[in-house]
Amino acid sequence: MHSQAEENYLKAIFSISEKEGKAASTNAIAAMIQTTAASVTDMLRRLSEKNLIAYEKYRGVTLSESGHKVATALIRKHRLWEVFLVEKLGFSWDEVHEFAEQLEHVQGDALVNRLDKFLGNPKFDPHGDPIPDAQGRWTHRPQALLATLQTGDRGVVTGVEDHSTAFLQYLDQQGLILGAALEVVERFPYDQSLRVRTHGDRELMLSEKVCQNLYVRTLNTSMD
Amino acid sequence: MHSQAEENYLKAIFSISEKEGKAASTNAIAAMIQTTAASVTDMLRRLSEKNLIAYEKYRGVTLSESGHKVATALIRKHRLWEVFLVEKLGFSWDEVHEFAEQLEHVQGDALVNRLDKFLGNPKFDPHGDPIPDAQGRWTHRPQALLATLQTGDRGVVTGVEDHSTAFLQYLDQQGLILGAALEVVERFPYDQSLRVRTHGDRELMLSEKVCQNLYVRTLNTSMD
DNA sequence: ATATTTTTTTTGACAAGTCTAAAAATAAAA
DNA sequence: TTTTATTTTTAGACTTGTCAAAAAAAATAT
Repeated sequence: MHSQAEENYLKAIFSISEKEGKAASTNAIAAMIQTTAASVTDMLRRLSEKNLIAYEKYRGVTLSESGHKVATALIRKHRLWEVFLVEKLGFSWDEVHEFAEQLEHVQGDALVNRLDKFLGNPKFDPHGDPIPDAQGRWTHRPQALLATLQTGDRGVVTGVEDHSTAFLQYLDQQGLILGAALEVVERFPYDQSLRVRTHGDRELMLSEKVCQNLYVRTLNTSMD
Repeated sequence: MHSQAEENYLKAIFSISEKEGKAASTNAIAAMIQTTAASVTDMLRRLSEKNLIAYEKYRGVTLSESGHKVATALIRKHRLWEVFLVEKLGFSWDEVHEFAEQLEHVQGDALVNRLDKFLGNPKFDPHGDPIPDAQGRWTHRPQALLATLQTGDRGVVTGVEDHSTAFLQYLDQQGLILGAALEVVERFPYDQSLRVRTHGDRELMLSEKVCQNLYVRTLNTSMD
């Protein structure tokens, strides 16, 4: 087994190298874990000795195959627990992260697999992020940032890029929950903001920042 | 917040002093935590500095009011998670202890209270042990060891003293699950074993050891 | 009342994980 | 290409939690 600290480092390395598409830097890891670069260097040495990462001094770090497996299993647990917290315990999508950060460290394959079954083998978590299966396989689906849609395009909200409480609560207020349908009515080139029509013909003004952090599955472009 | 190690010590002190009815000794704690007396002494010093226990060298240790609260909250969490694991995830009563040992350390009052509600505010866990409420109040109910029943007495299984996997699996095999009705048909003074009649007029021979570890709620004594 | 055994504490050491401050390596700028 | 700035690593220290071995206190036996 690995310590919670080790697991948190592996998860950070996973998400950084996935996002940046290259080896994770010491500073990037330090920023994500909320610690110092010195502590990161120390931990990288230990993780390297355990063959969980490929680490060259001053050259960044990537996950080994075993490290990748551990990180994937953690993300699976994290997201399944988030589904449980929202679907079964009635928390909102902005309240579950901290609990899931703790629950993901609970050990035992039987537990996570039974939880998966209990929840109906969900493929996506409450934020629209995919949940890998027990073999580490991911479900992919086409989605695009709302910012990339053209006037007249229609779509359904499928996920968020920004997972902050503030953003999630803002989306709740605007009714932009997962599954919400919307249509781009007008784009303002001046500030890249959009006017969109959503359920009940309600119209919303969405800033560029919002559109850059909201994923949608596009439907057939309206033909009127 | 307290570390998991601290929480485990507090829980051990709680259960030892409850069972023995007096201050917990260093050796007793060491045996329960599976560690050495030296480590226990060290930890007692730290817990004492945090005013979680009343500790006098060589005189054993009892929980302070705040330590008592922490221990009670831990037991509440442990037992609620056990209910979840059995009722919702379908584990058997002999499989849930290790998972609950981990889950009880997850922090956050909102989580445990929502879990409690989701489970229907159960008052007893899958082993028949009482679950304290959010204010730390316990539900009491009359129960007695099967060993104390007389010939002709009838009862319903309400709990176990021994929580070992071996005992719980043995009880499953004999159909002696919580709620099972039974009647003492005959007592053998030679080895204090009992012959009991249970559901479907099935008869079982139960050793003294079994009878000393099984709690029952007694019904009206049969009058025939 | 003294000797012996048991229990508990102290001592010193170790591993994991963290930090600050300083040194070394790399990247960027002049 | 040399200088400067940034990033990363090293060094030394601290905390938490653990242990084995030795010393001290308490309990038990003679």
